Amino acid sequence: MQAAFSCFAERGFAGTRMEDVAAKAGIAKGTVYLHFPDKEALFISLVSGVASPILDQVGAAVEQQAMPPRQMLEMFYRLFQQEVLDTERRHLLRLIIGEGSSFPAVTEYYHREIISNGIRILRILLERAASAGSLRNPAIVETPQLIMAPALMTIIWRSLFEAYEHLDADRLFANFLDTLFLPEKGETP
Amino acid sequence: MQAAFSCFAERGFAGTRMEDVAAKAGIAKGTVYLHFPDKEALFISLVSGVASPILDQVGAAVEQQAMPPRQMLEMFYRLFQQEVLDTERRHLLRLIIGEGSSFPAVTEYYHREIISNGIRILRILLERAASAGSLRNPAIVETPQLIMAPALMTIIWRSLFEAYEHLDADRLFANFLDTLFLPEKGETP
DNA sequence: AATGCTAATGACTGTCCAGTCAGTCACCAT
DNA sequence: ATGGTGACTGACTGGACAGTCATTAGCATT
Repeated sequence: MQAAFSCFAERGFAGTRMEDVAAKAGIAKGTVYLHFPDKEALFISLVSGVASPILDQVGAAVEQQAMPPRQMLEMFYRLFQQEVLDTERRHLLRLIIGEGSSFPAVTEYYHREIISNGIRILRILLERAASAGSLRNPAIVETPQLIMAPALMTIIWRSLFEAYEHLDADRLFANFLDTLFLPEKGETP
Repeated sequence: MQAAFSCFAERGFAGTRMEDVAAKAGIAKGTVYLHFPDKEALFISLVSGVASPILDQVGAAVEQQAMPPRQMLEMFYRLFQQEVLDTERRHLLRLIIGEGSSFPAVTEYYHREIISNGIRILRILLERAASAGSLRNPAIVETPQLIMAPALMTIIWRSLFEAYEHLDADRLFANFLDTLFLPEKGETP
């Protein structure tokens, strides 16, 4: 699995050869087929287990109202950077974005297990923020997808343009949060 | 070209067969090779000519300061919806997002011809808005990529999840703009 | 040591397809 | 008419690779 991960991450679905995966895992090609019926099954079982851990972490924090909404989102973006953007996992996410439409089973799984859950959590979070009066524009609770947008932006930028022009993800997220939330008392005098 | 467009848009780079492109164009496979040295050249020449027209339109409007910044961004998102999101072109953009990293020539071209230009225009626009005092958070001029983020979000959502859950792009963009800009006098009493 | 059993192997097969090129055809100049 | 020109064709080739399966290696039990 670890081997498959790095192969798919590096070369995409079509570009990955089962032989390479096997070689990287230190086993023979035939052995892979003892564990997975075909290449697609390997791919699907791989991409299915990537995003959950992070989501669970944020979800738990939200459920127990551990901190105010803004801090929660700060944590979310920080986790996203540490666990996805700055690791090899970002390739997997890019893979889902790019090849997902060829694998309805994958997108269906993702929507059901991760997206709808994530949207639900974000909506709760934003509603709480709206009630507390800390959002500059409370209407944002209608479209929680907006919270995900900057994260996707950083993934795509890293994959395609980072070589030509650096994007400061910290600053991007910070600026976005400063736009979403009203300033705390005593800030920016 | 039209044929290649729809084939690549539908099935991606690896999934498209030159024979299909030729068939769709009503010519023989060999004929394609009279116009393009190989498959990659066809792909590159295709993706190279997609985004410019829209950018030029917005760019021209910005240069001549035809309207206030907020209206300009409204126009930008409207154009994006009409000309990309709601047309087959969205597949091309998804293609660039997904397969771009395998074609440095494509991403280099895109960055040089389109992204850097787009960022420049957005920065001018945002600076003008900041000077006019109409931005809720002027720091946003540092990261104009944030303006692109919701647009990418809609592309990705449409491609992957629209079948399971509808995303109202109009509302997404409207909410985002309402978050960026201070309300006009007399709005939302 | 012999036997049986399972997990693992990797050579092999069938298929797919990018790219080629000998040949055809339409058209024009003479 | 005739020969020349170049655009176009599609059968063919070579290579790549997913998936198979007869064979082997490893190990436990007697």
